[in-house]
Amino acid sequence: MQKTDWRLTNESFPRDNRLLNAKQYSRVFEKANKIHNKAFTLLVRKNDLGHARLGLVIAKKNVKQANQRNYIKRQVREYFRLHIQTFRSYDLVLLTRRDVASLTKTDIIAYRNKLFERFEKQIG
RNA sequence: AGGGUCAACUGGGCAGUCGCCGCCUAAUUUUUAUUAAGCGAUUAGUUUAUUAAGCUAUUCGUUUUUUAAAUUUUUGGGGGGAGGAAAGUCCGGACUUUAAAGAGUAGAGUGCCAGGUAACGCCUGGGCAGUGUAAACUGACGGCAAGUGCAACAGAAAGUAAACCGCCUUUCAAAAAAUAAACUUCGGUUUAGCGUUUGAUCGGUAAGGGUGAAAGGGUGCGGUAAGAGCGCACCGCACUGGUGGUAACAUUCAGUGGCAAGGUAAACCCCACUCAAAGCAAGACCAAAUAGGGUUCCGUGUAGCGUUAGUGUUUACAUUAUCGACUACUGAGGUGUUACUCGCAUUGGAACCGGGUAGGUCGCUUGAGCCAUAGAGUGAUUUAUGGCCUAGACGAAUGACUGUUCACGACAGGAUCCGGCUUAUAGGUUGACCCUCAUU
Repeated sequence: MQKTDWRLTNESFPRDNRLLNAKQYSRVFEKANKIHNKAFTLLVRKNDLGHARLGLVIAKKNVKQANQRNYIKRQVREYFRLHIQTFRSYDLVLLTRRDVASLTKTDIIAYRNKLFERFEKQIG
């Protein structure tokens, strides 16, 4: 109990809160609710761990420069880290769409926020 | 002062809060092994008061404890954490596995010379050619005098050169005037030619015109029917020798040659030299579950099948015994069904060995390393001494927010590691050199 308490009150992002291998990813892909956006697609599936986990799929095809891919990863992780208590017991996988490459940095942040706000509304 | 060339460096800073990835350290937790002790159970022996209890030994489980280890958990502290191109993946190496005595062919690459280097297609110095007033920059820069091929259009001709126009000669025809000779009525007439002009024609001719990116040295004089390196002078070119240079190459040195051979090898090709292939998803190690392979051991019974031995007849059968987890059934035993019993369901079991999937560990950062000083060298580079350790992730870490400051921040993110090349790049700093202007 102490562990979960600590996780709710803290803003850290340890390895437990990430999807780490292909099995974990494919579990989400198998059966997930989808939330679309111009920039991103969010796949959501409940888990029974008691905490949320985040996975990122940023295709080289859509975002060609490694620099850009890193930027998107960091921005998404940052939002997840700061709002981790609201996501409860869900596995999230965020995919990028083709249009991301043409967006500016401020646009990317805006789309990111919209997407997660819609998800938060859904789960209440 | 302005403009330029080359080279080197830098690639926002500071503070706070939250967060990520290794390392060191202190504690904490877990696991494993180990030491000792307690409790419970099993088996054996033994004693007594014998349906029981005690003692000794053995094996197993469990709790506490000692020590040690660990790729365990969590927390505190300390310290570190992308680039000049990390990029493109275009060369060259190290390393790994496979192959491999050596040689040749094919194929690929390189291509002025010398040096540097682990190596290179890189770098340095030099030569030659081109560009620029210059500093400098650019160059696949061996061979077309081995062979084969290619070249639009134009042009007569595009290659052991070639005759369209033009120029000249021969021959033929025509023309008119002049000239010469003969005759003459002195007006002329006739005849003639290696003369002139025009046309045709046999030839000569590369001076001139015209075509083209390119047409077989240039200028002048001589020469000739006209011309022509046909001859000569000067310039240029080629070759031989000398001289300088390690060499490429140079040569205001000497001689020889009239001068012959166009371009294209990033066309085939020839010559010289170099090259085994695949890549860290290389590769090495540990290794769960499930299925499957091998070896050994273990059985309640029946039947089949086979092994071995005996007997009978006979040369293949019968019969008796024996062994066998090879096959079928059975289910003693095992497993499951909450503890026990029954029942039910299900099934051969155990140990070891080898391969090996998921997963994990290593490879993985101490290296042709960096810095300083001194020596060698024009330089690339190298030698010596001293000092330093500077990312190591693996669904993949350097970020976010706030404040402040300035010149307001470009291109852009490691993935085995080095040496290069190429490409992208806001701005800033430094040095050397060149040109122009001004001043002295």
